[in-house]
This record gives sequence, C-alpha cells and structure tokens, in this order.
Amino acid sequence: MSIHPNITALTALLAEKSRATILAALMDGKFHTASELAYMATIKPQTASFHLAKLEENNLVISEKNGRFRYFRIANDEVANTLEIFMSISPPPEVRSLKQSSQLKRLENARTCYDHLAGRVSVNLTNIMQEEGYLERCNKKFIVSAKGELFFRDLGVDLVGLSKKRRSFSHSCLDWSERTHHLGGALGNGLFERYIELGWIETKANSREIVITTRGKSGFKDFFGLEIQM
Amino acid sequence: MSIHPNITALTALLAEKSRATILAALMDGKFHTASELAYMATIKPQTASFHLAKLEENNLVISEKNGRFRYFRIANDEVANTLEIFMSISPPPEVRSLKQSSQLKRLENARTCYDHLAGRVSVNLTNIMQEEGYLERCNKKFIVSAKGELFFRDLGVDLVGLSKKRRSFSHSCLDWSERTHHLGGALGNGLFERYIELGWIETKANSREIVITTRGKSGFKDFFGLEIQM
DNA sequence: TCCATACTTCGATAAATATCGTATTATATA
DNA sequence: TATATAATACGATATTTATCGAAGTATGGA
Repeated sequence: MSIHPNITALTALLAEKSRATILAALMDGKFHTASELAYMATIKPQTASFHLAKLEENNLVISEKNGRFRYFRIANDEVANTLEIFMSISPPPEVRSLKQSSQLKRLENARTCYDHLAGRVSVNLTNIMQEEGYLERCNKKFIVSAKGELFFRDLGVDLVGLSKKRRSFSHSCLDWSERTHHLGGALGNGLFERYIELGWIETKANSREIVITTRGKSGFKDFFGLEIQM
Repeated sequence: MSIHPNITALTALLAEKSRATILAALMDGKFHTASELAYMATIKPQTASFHLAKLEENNLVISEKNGRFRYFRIANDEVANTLEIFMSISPPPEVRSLKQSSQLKRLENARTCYDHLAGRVSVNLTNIMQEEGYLERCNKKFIVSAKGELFFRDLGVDLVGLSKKRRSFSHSCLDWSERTHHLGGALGNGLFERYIELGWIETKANSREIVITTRGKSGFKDFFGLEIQM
C-alpha cells in the first residue's frame, strides 16, 4: 500500500499549535512581522522565525523585507483556500468566555478569507449574485453573465483590469463557518477592495473581523437587497 | 488570536506516516484485521494496535470483534469524505516505477471510496445521471427525480430499502483524482453493491482498485451510455 | 490438555523537534 | 558614532511519541 496521496507532508505542518495559530492569524490577508506573529502565538521571536522559515520553505507563506522588518503573508489563494477547507473540517473551537463567544459570532458574520470576504454576509451575497443571474457556478468557478457585467460596472468594479491579473479569476471558496461556498479569486478580491473604497466595510487591526458600516448596510440593501442584522 | 478552529486535533492524527497508510488502506471500505494493516504499513502488530487504538479513540475508525480477530473499518462516511478531501488537497504521489504508474492509472480510473465507487468512471456516471435528469445536485446532496426513480428501479436498486438506512442518503463526495464530485451515501453504496451483484465490477484483495468486467462495460454502455476504455 | 494464533499491555529506547538563552547581523534613530 | 530594535543563527534542553521486545490475555483447533 505504498501508493496513496501524500497526506503527511501538509498535515505535519498544520499539526503544530504555534504554526496553526500563525497561519490562522495570517488568514486576515494582511502582512505581519515575525514579532507580531510571535506575540499572537505566545512564543519567542526565535521560535516564530523557526516556524516561519519552515512555512516559507514549504511555500505556505511568502515574505518581503522592508528595512529592519520582514513581512509575512499567505503565499497565494490556493493556500488560503486549502486552509479554509481544513478549518471547515476541524471541530469548532471551544468557546470559553462571553467575550470569545461574541467575537466568534462576529467572525461568523463577516471576516476576511485571505484577500476577500467570508462568513455569513459573503455567502449571502454570493447566493444573491447567483439568484439574480449575475454569476453562475460551474465546477469550482463562477462565470460572470452579461447581466453580471452590467451589475459589476454599476458597482464600480473593473472586470477588465481584474481579469488581467495572473490568478484565478473567480474560484468558489469553501466557508468554514457556513459550510458552503463563497466567491474568491481576483473577482472576490476586487469586490472586497471596492467595498472598502465605498466605505461599506472596515477591517480591524490584528483580527480577521470585518465591520459592516452604516453606509455598508444601506449599500448592501440597495445593490443586493440584503438586510444585514449585526 | 485564540479563536480559530482547532486544526491541530485532526491533522496531528494524519501527520504520521503509518497512520496515514492505515487510513488509506481502510479507504477500500472493507474491514481489515490489525495484522493486515500492520503488514500494509510495514510495522509490527503492537505498533499498529497502538495506532488503531488512537484512531478509534478519535472516532476515525470503528472495530468489531469476531473470535480471535478484530476487524477495523472507517467509522462512517463523513470520515471517509473528509479523508478524500485531504487527499484531494495533498500533493500527488511521486510515481517511481512503471508498475506503480500503471497501478495509479487504474486507481484513477476506478476505485472504492469507503463503500461506493470513485475515480473517473464514478465521476462520469454521476455526471451522466445529472445530465439525464435522474439526479439533481442541491447543496451537498443529490436529489432523485421521478425519472430517476424509474431508472434505478430498472437497474434493480431498491430506493425504499436504502432510504430506511439511517445514514446520509445521497451526499456528493469529493474525488481526489478527478477533483470534482461523485455520488456517495446510501445511494452510492446501493449502486456499488448492485454493480457487484450484476457482475459489472470486481474488487481486488488488499487494494482499492476496481476492475470493470466485460459484462460491466456493456452494462454501463447500455444503461448509462458510457464507453469505458480501460 | 496443549499449542498456535491474534491481539494487547507494558516498559525501554531512540528519534524528532519545539522551545528558549545567548550571540550575531542588519537597520533605524538619536 | 552609539544605541535600540528586528530578525536570524546556533547550541542545549526537554518533551513528545513512534517503535519494538517481552510478556500477558483470549480464542480456536488438534
């Protein structure tokens, strides 16, 4: 029984608590320094450096040097998507405190998945875009219809510019809290950045949490017909 | 950053070569003794026993005692499905010999996934059943249409009996070689057993490989319109 | 009753590796 | 130039754990 996909290579990297925490922290899609990540994983900088070297060696993260600092980030959206799948499979976190419980609720509502939106809001938006006929799901991708092209133009998203980026244009990404799919890829990222530009959503420091602003609530209502509670 | 799904619990179990091999071997859906699994993983029986205890403790496998023997099996189709997802994520196996290469090709063509059919043949059959309107994919399940009920009755599959089994009736299962979905659950199992009954397919000892018989080739052609090359 | 087989338990061992203290390099700032 | 900070390199340590030998338990067969 020597022939079977090599599951151990990836899982061994994720089986370590500190590395898993580092990767989970990086899933906010932002760059982070080694010291920041060390603090989040409650380990010394040397240890974080050791783990980050291993993660970069295995192409899970990439880094950019800038002066004294070195910024780390998830390598690409394939890695991010894979990590989301792992999270969807894993048992849900044990919630201890009330504070953690409400934080988890907010994360389940809206968070970043690498460089696009995830959580209930993202899943709802993706469903609406399908129901309205803007997107059609085919295999693991979404296809933008003619109607969709008009919609995205109205929203101010530059489809032509996005499609020039050399990456998956619109893959469907598994959502660990909703256990279904949301929109990822360049289009997911384009929408995400447009929402920020419009002031509909805001990112929070050191968290994957996304805040829907008042302007965002009316925006999502007007453009998508989506009522957001939280 | 304490709030994040607990990825380490599952991955730690899969990160070990011997355990991964044992689980991969059990993915043929059959019961296997501890000695058999020890032999397949090239470890001593004590070591296999140690791993199997761990796997059973974490509800990945179940066992039945029968005389001196103890038979182990994947716990349920959720576990099997999860393992398939892990395999689909993991890098493909390094093929060394010509023998391994042809074995891999046969596995990619048709193999068991827990207790139903997987591989190219299974994906093709599933697609055909959707195109012909026997099945409709909805969320993560397949729904049998009225037309489908007739089809399955003609094929000799007892839908009523299957639906009485207390398990997922017809979930869609991720295929690691084809990177798309095939039919699992009780219906997938029912079809699988019916194919064997009809003499269309044959299982091989100590392998997930499935052989399509000559009778099977004409059967799949007549009932599904599927030409099978291998 | 005796023996062989299947499996598990226990204890010892060896290997892997996460962690941190200390030291070093590189960069920014005063 | 001197000092503080960010990150890495190296060595030592401690912890974990997979592995196997030896022994023990349960079962089937001669």
